[in-house]
Amino acid sequence: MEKNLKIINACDTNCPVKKSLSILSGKWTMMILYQINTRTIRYGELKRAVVGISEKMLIQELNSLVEHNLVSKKAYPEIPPKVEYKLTELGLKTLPIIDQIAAFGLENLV
Amino acid sequence: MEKNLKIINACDTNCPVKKSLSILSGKWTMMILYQINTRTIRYGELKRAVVGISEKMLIQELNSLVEHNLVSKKAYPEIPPKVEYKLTELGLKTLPIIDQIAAFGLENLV
DNA sequence: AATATTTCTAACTATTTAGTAAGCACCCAA
DNA sequence: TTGGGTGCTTACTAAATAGTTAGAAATATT
Repeated sequence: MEKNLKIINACDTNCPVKKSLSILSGKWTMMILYQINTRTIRYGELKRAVVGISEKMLIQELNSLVEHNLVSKKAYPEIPPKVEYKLTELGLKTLPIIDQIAAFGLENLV
Repeated sequence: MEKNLKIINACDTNCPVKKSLSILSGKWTMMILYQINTRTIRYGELKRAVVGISEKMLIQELNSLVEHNLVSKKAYPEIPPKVEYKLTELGLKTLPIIDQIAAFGLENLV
C-alpha cells in the first residue's frame, strides 16, 4: 500500500504533501478534526474541547472545513440554536493522519 | 497499536496533536521532511527539490529542524561549502505522518 | 583581476493568520 | 422587563510567518 513513496519528485504545485497541507494546515485545523473524530458534536461542546480557541476562529475553521467537504453541518431549527458537526467520508480519511500526529506527540514529545 | 485513540480528552496544553504541530506546522516544514526522507541531501539539492522556497526560509526551517532534533547537519570544511542534511532517528519517526499526508493528497485531492 | 560557486546571514517589508471585543437573533424563565 | 443560553458576525488590532534584497567568505577557474 505505502510501498513506493520512495520515488520522490520535486515538490512543485502537484506535490501531494503541499496539496494536503493547503487544506489541513493552520493552528487549529487538525486539532478540530481530532476532536470531532468519529463523533457527532455540537458547536458548544467543540468549543469546550478545543481549549483556547476563540469563537471567531472556530467558526472560521468549521466553515472552511465544510467548504472543503471534510465536515458536514446540521442545524436544527430550535431555540436556543443547536448545530451539529461531524466528519464527512472525506474527513474521516484524514483521521489516519491525525492518529499518526497524535501518536508521534505521545511517544516522542514531552 | 492505534487501538484506543478514541478515548479523547480536551485539547489543552498537553494535547499530543498540539505538541506535534508546534514542531511540524508551517508552510514548508513537512515538505522539507518529505524531500529529505531517507536520503542524505545537500542544501542546494534540497533547494531545488522544494520548488519555490526562498533561501531564507529553507535555512530557517533547517535550523529549526536541527534545533528540534529532527534533522542532523554535517558541514564539510571546503570551499565552496558543502553541507549535508539527513533525518535523525526522531526525524525518521515523522515519516509515517508525512506518508499519510502524501497518501491523502494523492488519493483525494485534485 | 574578475567571476562563479555554495551556504548562510541580516535588515527590511509584506502578507497571512490569529486574537479581542462588541453585538445580534431568538425564545424562555424569572 | 430583564437576563440567560446558543450559534454566529463584524470591525479592528496584533502577532506570526514569509518574501525580498543585498552581501560575505574562500578558492578555482577564466
